[in-house]
Amino acid sequence: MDEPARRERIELFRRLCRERGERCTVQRRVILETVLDFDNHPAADQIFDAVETRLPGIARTTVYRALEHLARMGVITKACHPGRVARFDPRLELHHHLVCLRCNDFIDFEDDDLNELTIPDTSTFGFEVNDYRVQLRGICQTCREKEKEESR
Amino acid sequence: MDEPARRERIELFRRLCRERGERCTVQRRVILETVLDFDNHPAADQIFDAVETRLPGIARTTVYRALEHLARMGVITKACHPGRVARFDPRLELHHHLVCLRCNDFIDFEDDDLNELTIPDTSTFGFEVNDYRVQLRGICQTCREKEKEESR
DNA sequence: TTGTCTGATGCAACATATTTTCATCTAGCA
DNA sequence: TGCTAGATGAAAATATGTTGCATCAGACAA
Repeated sequence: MDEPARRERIELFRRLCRERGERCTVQRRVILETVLDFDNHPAADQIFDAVETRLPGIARTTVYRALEHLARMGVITKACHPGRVARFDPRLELHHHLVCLRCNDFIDFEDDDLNELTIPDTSTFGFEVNDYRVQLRGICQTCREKEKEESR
Repeated sequence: MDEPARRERIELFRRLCRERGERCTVQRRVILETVLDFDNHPAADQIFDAVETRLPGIARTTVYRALEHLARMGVITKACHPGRVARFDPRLELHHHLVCLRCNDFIDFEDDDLNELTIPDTSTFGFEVNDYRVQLRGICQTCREKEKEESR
């Protein structure tokens, strides 16, 4: 993420904290900064490793709790994917994902048409929808090559 | 799932097994049948509980392995969601999800417009896309009510 | 600047979900 | 019917996330 966007996000975090009476701790700020440095969708564990170099001695628990908290505030998001570990996304703006159903990995995908969808009425479910993601599901190159290899 | 669809799916499983030289074991068949009886997105553990009443003594491991196997064959699918346990979906046909970012639960959502999307070109990523899901992300009724409660 | 108070952190133990290893069994084929 | 590769069952191991509790530190008031 480029520097202006980074700084803006951190400012958003500070502002939301003030507005909602939440605490802007060193740990939360560094954890947020660390997530913003990833350009993919890091798992909590990867984030912990990266945070630890900046804040030696930080507890794993704190990272888990802070990530939930940041997602709940809306300064990062939780990603939806077929894997088994929580993964977080520094990107808030509308974008989509190519999801591999073999290795459960996923990558960002941009498409103007997909950004133009109108969010349908979901009121019958009592659901309040904020945004959406299109997940293009399939098999990634690596997994396809691996399967070709194996079938030989 | 209604009876004809059920039977058809089980037949699909048998056919794919024959074609690909995979084994059609009692366990796999019963596990598939059990998944087809859910109308939501059961976790492996729920599926295990339900399978156990039909095949007492079946190992948990077997259920986990069979579910992966069935998903890989394409007779069920893995669902994409923000939670931390694998969830499976008996439905193969195009449909979408309302995802709650608080409780990580999600429900099916049908919409004709969303079914009409054209899958964009993903060849630059070497990705082979089979289908897609639109995830409408937000907060469900239960979580909204819970938050109102708490803020009082 | 200091004091106070509430919520955050760190630590250790716990909980849950899933995977691995390996001996035994069985579906599918000859 | 017997063979064989691959599937199953059992137990242990691992990976990931959560909880309880004592201590600490932001935020705000004085």
